[in-house]
Amino acid sequence: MTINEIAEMAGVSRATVSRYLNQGYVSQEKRERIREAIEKTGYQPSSQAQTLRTKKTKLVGVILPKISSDTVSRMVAGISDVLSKRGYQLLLANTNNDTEEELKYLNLFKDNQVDGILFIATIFSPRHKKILKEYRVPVVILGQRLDGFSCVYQDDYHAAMQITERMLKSGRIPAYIGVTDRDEAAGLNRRKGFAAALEAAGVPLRPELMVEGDFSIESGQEKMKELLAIEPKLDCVFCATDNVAVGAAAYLKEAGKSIPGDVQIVGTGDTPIGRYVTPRITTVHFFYKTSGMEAASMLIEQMEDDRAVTKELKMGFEIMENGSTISG
Amino acid sequence: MTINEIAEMAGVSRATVSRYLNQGYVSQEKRERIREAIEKTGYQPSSQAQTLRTKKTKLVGVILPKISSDTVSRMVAGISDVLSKRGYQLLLANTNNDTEEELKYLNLFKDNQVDGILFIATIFSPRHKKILKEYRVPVVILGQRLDGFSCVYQDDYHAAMQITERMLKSGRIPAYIGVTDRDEAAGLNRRKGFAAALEAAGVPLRPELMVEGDFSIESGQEKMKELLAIEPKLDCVFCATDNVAVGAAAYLKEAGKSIPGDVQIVGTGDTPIGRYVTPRITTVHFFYKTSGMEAASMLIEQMEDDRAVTKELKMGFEIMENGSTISG
DNA sequence: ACACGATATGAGAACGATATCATATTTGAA
DNA sequence: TTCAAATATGATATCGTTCTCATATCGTGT
Repeated sequence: MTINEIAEMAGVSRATVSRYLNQGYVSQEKRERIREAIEKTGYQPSSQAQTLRTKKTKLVGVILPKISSDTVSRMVAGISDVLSKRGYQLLLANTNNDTEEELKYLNLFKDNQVDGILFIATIFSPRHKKILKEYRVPVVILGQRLDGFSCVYQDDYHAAMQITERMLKSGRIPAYIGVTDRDEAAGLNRRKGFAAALEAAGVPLRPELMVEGDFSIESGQEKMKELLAIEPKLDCVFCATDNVAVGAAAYLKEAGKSIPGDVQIVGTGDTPIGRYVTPRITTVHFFYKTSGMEAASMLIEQMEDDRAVTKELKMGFEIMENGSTISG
Repeated sequence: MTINEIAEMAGVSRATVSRYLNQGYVSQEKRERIREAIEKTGYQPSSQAQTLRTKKTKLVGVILPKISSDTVSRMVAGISDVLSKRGYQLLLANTNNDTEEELKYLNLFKDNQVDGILFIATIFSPRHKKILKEYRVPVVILGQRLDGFSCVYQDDYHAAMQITERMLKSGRIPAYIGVTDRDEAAGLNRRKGFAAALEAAGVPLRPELMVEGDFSIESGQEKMKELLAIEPKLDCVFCATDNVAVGAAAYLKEAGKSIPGDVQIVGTGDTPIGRYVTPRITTVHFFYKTSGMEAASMLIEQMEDDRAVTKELKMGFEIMENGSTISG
C-alpha cells in the first residue's frame, strides 16, 4: 500500500492524501473518501519515505551500559513511557560497559538515524566529550553531570553525606566501599559526601579503610573481607551501591558479625535485592524511573523546539530505614 | 554528506560509489579515491534512503511486557548481543503488561518499519494470534510456545516437576503459589509439573492449597498468609517465581516459622534477589540470556533465508540448591 | 583474429513520501 | 460590489539511495 494507491482509490491526487495525513486543507467530502480508502486497506505511510523527505525519524537512541541492571532498566522504563506517549520510538544500544561500544553507537547515531540521544553514562573519556561536542542532534545525559550538556542526575553527594551522618549517630569507626572516581556520580561524589559527613562529625577519615570495588555483590563480599582484615573493630560501612552492601552484609554474617549490632551497613540505590535481605539494609532511594521520564521529556523539548536551552536537573532522594522514608 | 558529493569529490558517478559500498566492480584506482573521500568527510549512507530502496531496515522490533524485570532484561541483553554483532538494531517496545499496547506495537511493526519481531510473550489472546497469523515479517516468540510459530521457551513443566520432587523428599503437606493459567509457561505448565510430581510421589493434591497470585514479592507474602490460615501444618511450598518465594519466605519468618526447618520454600527462575535472602532459596536456574541469544539467532536466520522453516526450541534448566547446581 | 565472459562505468528510473508552486474557488469585511 | 484572505486541489520537484540497462574495455582460449 502506498499513498498513490490510496489517492487513486479516493479519486484525489497524492498531494491531497498527504495533506489529509498532515492536517492541511482538505474538503469534507474528499476527507471522507480518503478516510474510507485508508480504513479499507489498512494503509500505513512508510516511515522511511517520510524520514527521507522530512529528516525527522521519530526515533530516539538510548545508549546504556547494561540493560540487565535494576537501576538502568528502571530508567529505561521511564524513558519508554514518555517517548511512546509522545510518538517516539526507542532504539536501544546496550554497550556492555565497553567504551569502544559506546563510541561506536555514539558515532552510528551521529549523522542520521535518530532525532536525539539519551546517554546513560558512567565514565567520560576525552573521546566521549569530543564526539558529544560535535553532535548535531540533541543529547541528554542521564546519571552524570557534564558541563555544557543537558543532563539529569542524582544528588549523590548529599545522599551519601546524609546517610553517612545517620550511620555516624552510633558508628565510631567507619569504612567505605566505593567505586572508581572516574565514575563521577557513583564514585567521586559519593566518596566526597562520605568524607564531608565524617569531617562534620569530627570523625577521623582513615584512608586505608576506604577501598574501591565494582558494582557487584561479589565485590562487596571481597572488599568487606579486606576491610575486616585491616581493622577488625570497624563498626559501620558505607557501600556505594546496594549490591555491594548486600555482598558486604553476606560476608559479615559469614564472619560471625551481627548486623546492625556489631556493624552497621548502609547502601545506596534502594534496589529490590536490598529490600529482602535480613536485616533490611538502610539505603538511599533514588527516583530512577522518574529521572528517566524527566530526561525523556527534556530531550523531546530539545528536539521539538530549537530555541530550547540546555538544562541540568538534579533529582532529590529519600533515606530509607527499615523500609520507610526517614528524610528527603 | 550524500553519495553525490562523495561521487563528485572522487570524480566518479554516484553509481560507482554505490558499487564501492556494496562490493560491486570498481577499479583499484577509483576504489582508492572513493575511500579517501569517505574518510575525509566521514560520510555515512542515509539508512532511510537505503531502506526506501532496498526494503531492508536492519531493525528488529522487540516487544516485551516489562523491561524492569530481571528475567526480561536478561533476555534483552542476550538479544542485543547477537543482533548488534550481526548488524541489526533493536527497536524496543515496552508494553507494561498491557494487551492493548502489545497489539498496538504488533500493528505498528506490521507493515514496514522492521525486518523481524521478537515477541516476549506472557498471555496470548485470540487477537494476538490473528495479528501474528497475518504477519509478513518473521516473528520469533520468546518465553511461550505457540503452535505454528518459531519460539524459544523454558521447560517449565519438567523444571517444576523436578524441583517439586526434590521438595517432597522431606515435605508431606505441599502448597502451591502460582500465577494465572492463561500464562501457559509460568502458570499452566508449572502447575502441571507440580501436580505430576505429587501424583508420582503419591502425595494427595489438595486444591485449597493451590492459590493464584501475580509475579510480585507482595503477592508472595499475601498468598502465604492465606495458605497458612487454611493449613497451619503445611510444610513445603512451591512458588512459581523467585519473587513470590522471597515474599512467601518473608511472611513465614514474620509468622515465626523457620525455613527450611518448619517449611521448605522453592522458587523458579534463579533471580538475584533469591540468591541473597537467608536461607538461600532452592530454585530452578533458567538460561534467560542464552534463550534471548538463541531467539535472536533464530530470527536472523528467518530474516536472511526465506526458505528457513519455523522451529521450536525448548531450553534446559538446572536445579539450584544453596547456590550450586544439583541436576539438569 | 575473433568471440565471449569478466571487469568497469555512468545515465536514468525508481522507492514513497512531503514541499513548493501555481491555480481555482469560496468567504467575508469594507 | 469588490478584493484580499482563507480554503482547496493537483503537477512537479525532491529527499539519498540502489537497480537496471546500455556500453566499453580487457584478457584469454581457440
